[in-house]
Amino acid sequence: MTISAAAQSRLDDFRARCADAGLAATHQRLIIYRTLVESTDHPSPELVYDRVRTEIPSISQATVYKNIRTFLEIGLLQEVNRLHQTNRLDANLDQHHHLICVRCEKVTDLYDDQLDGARAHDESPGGFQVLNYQVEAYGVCPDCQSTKAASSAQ
Amino acid sequence: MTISAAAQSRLDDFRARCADAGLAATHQRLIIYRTLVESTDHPSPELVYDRVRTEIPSISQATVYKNIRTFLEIGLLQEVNRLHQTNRLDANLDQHHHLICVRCEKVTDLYDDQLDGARAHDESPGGFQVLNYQVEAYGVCPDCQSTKAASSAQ
DNA sequence: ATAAATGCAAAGGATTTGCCGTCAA
DNA sequence: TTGACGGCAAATCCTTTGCATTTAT
Repeated sequence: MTISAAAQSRLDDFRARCADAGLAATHQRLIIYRTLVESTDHPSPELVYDRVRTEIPSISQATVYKNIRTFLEIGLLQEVNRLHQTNRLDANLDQHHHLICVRCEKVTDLYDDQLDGARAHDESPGGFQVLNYQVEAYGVCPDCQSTKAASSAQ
Repeated sequence: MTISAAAQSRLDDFRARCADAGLAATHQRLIIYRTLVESTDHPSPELVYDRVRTEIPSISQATVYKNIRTFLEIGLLQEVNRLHQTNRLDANLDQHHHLICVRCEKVTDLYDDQLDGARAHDESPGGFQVLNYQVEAYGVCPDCQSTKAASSAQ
């Protein structure tokens, strides 16, 4: 059994999910989504564009970007790093983790020795020589909990 | 005891660390670094610029950006998200973690139920309502392990 | 003295936007 | 048919770069 089992089932749902979200199932949209599902290497938007162009040479970059954003908005797609849009700096070099508010993108240091002990079962997962583990806890910060709206606080 | 104890000790080291790295201890550099140390809110470069300007109104954005880069290069500073420069997409919505190569920035999915169980000791750390925990394992991928140079593979 | 750092302005790269023609429902 | 979508080009935002002047060592 290859990756295509899971991939196929996700594709099967694609039209249904578009319908649910009120999105038209266009050819471009389908190819972009299929490309994403088949790309297990966590590609950049630019790389997705390159790959999609092998199937639809005339597609525009804007269409790829717009659809990626749409997929993110309806939760069909994630970013490896939810803080991608702006760089966030940290002069604290001590071992620690982060609490990240999914609404306002506030980041708070999280000290927790239970998390410090996080380790993969495999000592060298995927052949990686792991240097350190860092935990990101996504959630809703106190300020945003008291706000009904889905927008920001800070 | 306030935050200033740790902050002060880091500041005390600043000139020494500059000397070690062969960097001049300029006024601008000191203020930028002090601002970073005193900013526990993981600011964006732009926000750092704003804060530094309250002390040195004439400082240029380029100086702030250059010094941030310098600090990152000598390991005096970290980014919350090491993949910030390019967005990285993930259509895999199943619970999983990531192996991130610090050399070539390759990202690999990591399935591990031991990591799935990562939880802070405090159920609601910092008052956050945590939705999910995700572990990022930073390390060196197999390809880069066989490469001596500090550059990339992929 | 001299190599490095600052400040300015321009360049660069990634992403978004506006608008018009086209397509899915 | 009609509102949504694709394609194109321009705009925007963030970050880097080149260069002349100033500064630290």
